[in-house]
Amino acid sequence: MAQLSEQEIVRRQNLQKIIDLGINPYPPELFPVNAYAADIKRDFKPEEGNFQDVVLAGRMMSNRVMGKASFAEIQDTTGRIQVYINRDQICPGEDKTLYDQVFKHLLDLGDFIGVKGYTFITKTGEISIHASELVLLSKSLKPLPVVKIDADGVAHDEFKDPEQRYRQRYVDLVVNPGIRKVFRDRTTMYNTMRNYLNQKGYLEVETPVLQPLYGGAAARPFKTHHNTLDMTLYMRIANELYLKRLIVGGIEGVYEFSKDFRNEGMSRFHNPEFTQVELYVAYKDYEWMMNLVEEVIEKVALDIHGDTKVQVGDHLIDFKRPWKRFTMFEAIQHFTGIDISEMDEAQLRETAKKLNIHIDGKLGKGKIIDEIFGDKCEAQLIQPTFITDYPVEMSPLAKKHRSKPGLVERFEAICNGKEICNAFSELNDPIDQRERFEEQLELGKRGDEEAMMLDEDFLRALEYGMPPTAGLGIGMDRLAMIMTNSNSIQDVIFFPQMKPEAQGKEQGAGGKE
RNA sequence: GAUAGCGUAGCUCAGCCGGUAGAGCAACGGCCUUUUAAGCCGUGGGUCCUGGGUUCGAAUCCCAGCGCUGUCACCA
Repeated sequence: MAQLSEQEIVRRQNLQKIIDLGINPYPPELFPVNAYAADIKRDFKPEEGNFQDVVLAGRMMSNRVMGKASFAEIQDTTGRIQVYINRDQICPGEDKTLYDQVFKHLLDLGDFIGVKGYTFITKTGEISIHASELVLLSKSLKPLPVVKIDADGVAHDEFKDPEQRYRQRYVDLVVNPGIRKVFRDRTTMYNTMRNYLNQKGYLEVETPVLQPLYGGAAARPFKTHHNTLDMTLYMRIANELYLKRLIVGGIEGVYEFSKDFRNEGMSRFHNPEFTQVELYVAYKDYEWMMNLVEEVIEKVALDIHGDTKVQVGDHLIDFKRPWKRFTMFEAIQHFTGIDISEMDEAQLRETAKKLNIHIDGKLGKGKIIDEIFGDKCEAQLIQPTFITDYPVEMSPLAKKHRSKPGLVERFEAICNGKEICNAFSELNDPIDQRERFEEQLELGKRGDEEAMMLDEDFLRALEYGMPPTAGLGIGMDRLAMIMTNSNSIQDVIFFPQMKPEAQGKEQGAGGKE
């Protein structure tokens, strides 16, 4: 336990005095809440005489004591409301201890209190609760940062250190209630998508997180060990191969919201664990899937903002259908003026060099094209745009293009300069798939650490036959960043991955071994 | 990983042309029965991130380390 601060000692002393007065600072009974701050502030009509018998609970966030009367603010799950506490109202008899001692001296900011009373409007026009009863529901032993909002809505002494906010998200949520909206919007996004997919009749499923072979994406995995089986297991980097096995099994529309794990760098766009939704639908192709993506993401924007236009940083992004569509070669030609569609590997290398793009000697043709696109085009695409028809070398799970040799039927949606989804007509030719895996093994030998592994069981499934299928993955964290105008992935994840806290600081992560 | 900035009271920050710490809020004592960033009077609170060095003297200058943040590079 870290050294207690002066204020923490005072709170512990207050706790003891409360106990000495015969008051349980952590009472077990339910408290019969029947009203919420935001509802009262929105719906109170003095002429109707509503909210005249309310019971509220929450944290006491401010307390202005003026002798024998006080104004406190109570914060519940919906917001804050002012409570007027008059000594002789809450202490009708001779004994004024509850007001003079408990309320004025022993309660602290951050304590949970319960209030019964009626709603009224103060002289200065604020809807408030006139308390007839006041009870302590839970004592707080640590002082919260005190953030004050002035008449102009400007926050003073705002709790804004990003590290503190992420590490102690509970504090962040209490004193920066605005962030709650970010997470509510994130949940709206999930609900919208889930409802949409369910209405189409697709089945939500769960597939293994711990996998003997990882696959479905190009990434380095987390490795772990199962004791009983005495075997290495990997945490999934994608769901693709399992969901396609379900398509083989005859489930014609299947999706999963999944935590995936990639053992790679961290940045404002990358958390080691992140969430995707993956969807596979039989008898469809990537053209069809593009329409679905436009429709569902437009719906998300409408459900969150009531508008297809969303302000993201300096840009107003409009998700209204239809979105622009470019082939990858068209996009590269558009942004660089160079047509690379007919180039071989040596020419591509030369082009990359001319464009000042550093290309690792190990990279194959597909990766070089991807580098050129990533360097020269991606960041320029602000409005939602589909990029289609990728080189076969960088898409080992996608079906070869029906009319363009060397390409696959794949698209990504780019928005605000970042990929938000990836989709293709799924490769269902087991012989082609085996060859693609073998090419991946070759890339692996050349040193590509993200090359895929060959999955025999997946190939066996394909050999039984998989219907033509369209598949999709949407990065939920990235989309949440856009939909909530958040600059960092850490702002849309409640508990982003952090280094352990330094020793000597309180409650360092991994305090016991 | 590269580069810049930051680390001082519970919180937000000032002090940094070297002379061993300040403000506001919060806390504590007092006054105040419709206030609202309530107000007024008074009080306490700090290994100035850590470790070295320069100096009579370091929060301040130098070196090293740790942590965080921003930007850039790679993966969604």
